[in-house]
Amino acid sequence: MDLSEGKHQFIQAWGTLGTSWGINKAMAQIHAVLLLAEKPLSTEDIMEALQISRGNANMNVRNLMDWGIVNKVLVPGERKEYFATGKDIWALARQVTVERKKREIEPILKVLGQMKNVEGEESEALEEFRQVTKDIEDFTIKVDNVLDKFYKSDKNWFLKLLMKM
Amino acid sequence: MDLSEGKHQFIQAWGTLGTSWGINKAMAQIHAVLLLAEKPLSTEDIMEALQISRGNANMNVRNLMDWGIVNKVLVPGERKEYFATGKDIWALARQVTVERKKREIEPILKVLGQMKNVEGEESEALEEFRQVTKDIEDFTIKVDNVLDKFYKSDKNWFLKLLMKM
DNA sequence: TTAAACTTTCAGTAAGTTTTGAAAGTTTAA
DNA sequence: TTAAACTTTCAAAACTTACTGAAAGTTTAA
Repeated sequence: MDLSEGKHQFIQAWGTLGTSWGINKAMAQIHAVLLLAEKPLSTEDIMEALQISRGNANMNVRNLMDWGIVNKVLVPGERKEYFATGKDIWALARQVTVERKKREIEPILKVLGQMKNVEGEESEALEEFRQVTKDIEDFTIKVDNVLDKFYKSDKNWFLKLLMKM
Repeated sequence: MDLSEGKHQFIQAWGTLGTSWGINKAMAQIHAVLLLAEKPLSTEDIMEALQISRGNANMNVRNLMDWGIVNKVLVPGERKEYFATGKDIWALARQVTVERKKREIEPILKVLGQMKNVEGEESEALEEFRQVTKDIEDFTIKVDNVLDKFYKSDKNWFLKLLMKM
């Protein structure tokens, strides 16, 4: 397989994988294109590379910027906007962690918090309900803490932790 | 809020949350119903509790069984099949980990493995491609290892690890 | 100013996913 | 056996999410 075919395959695959990560295909593919690009790309470059519409390209680039994964790059003397993504995978992972925490963890905690308002005659059924919801909450808080630590950590900390494990 | 309203809200919420976890709504809701039930439920019980069709109930119960989260329970003297889920959240988390690893991590490693077949004249571009794909692979393998450890671990191990962090 | 170059929005359409329910299949017990 | 009780399958319908492309908006520089 030659380089351009490899890149092509990687971009396709990254798009598919993205969907199982809760990231839409175009968003993941744009990220892949930028990751493999040798210089910042314009919206048009992206449209062409992936054969997608202007609206789609624009919206997903913006999403990637909201996630803090892609940056605008201004090329001196050029009017057009260019985009690039960092090639540091650790930084990427940390940013993705924040977003997934926001989407997957925080809403659980919110719902479980509300379950504390359940009241009524004390009974075994009520007791069990409280136990189950509390167990889930305790666990979720722990996961939340781990992800927070990961986010705040640097690569070395993580590697050291792995050693300890 | 009284108990039955609390349960109802929890079941609804668990369904919605499920979708942001890559689990479909009915599957997550069935899990919630079983989690809060005081005894094993039949397909009909589930259909009624969630107002869903037989096909939907059947398919998603089967999915939950494939994930190892729900078990068939045979009630002596009864022809019908009943289903139950464990109330141990740690066990649940570990089983979910296996499935998510299968869906989210393993396919990445497979794609990255294929990227090793990229060949051609040595150039800076090729070098960079190799670097990026290798970085992602290294990181992914580390995450994979952590998840494996978690899966194989018990609750205490995890709690101790949290202390160290 | 103004008009050219560029970016963003959004209503309509397309694609993908989930759900339904009736039909087919299976098991059990009489 | 066979028929009743139950489970599974699957094509079509409903729902959800993503994408398009033209129109509206914004910025820049002459």
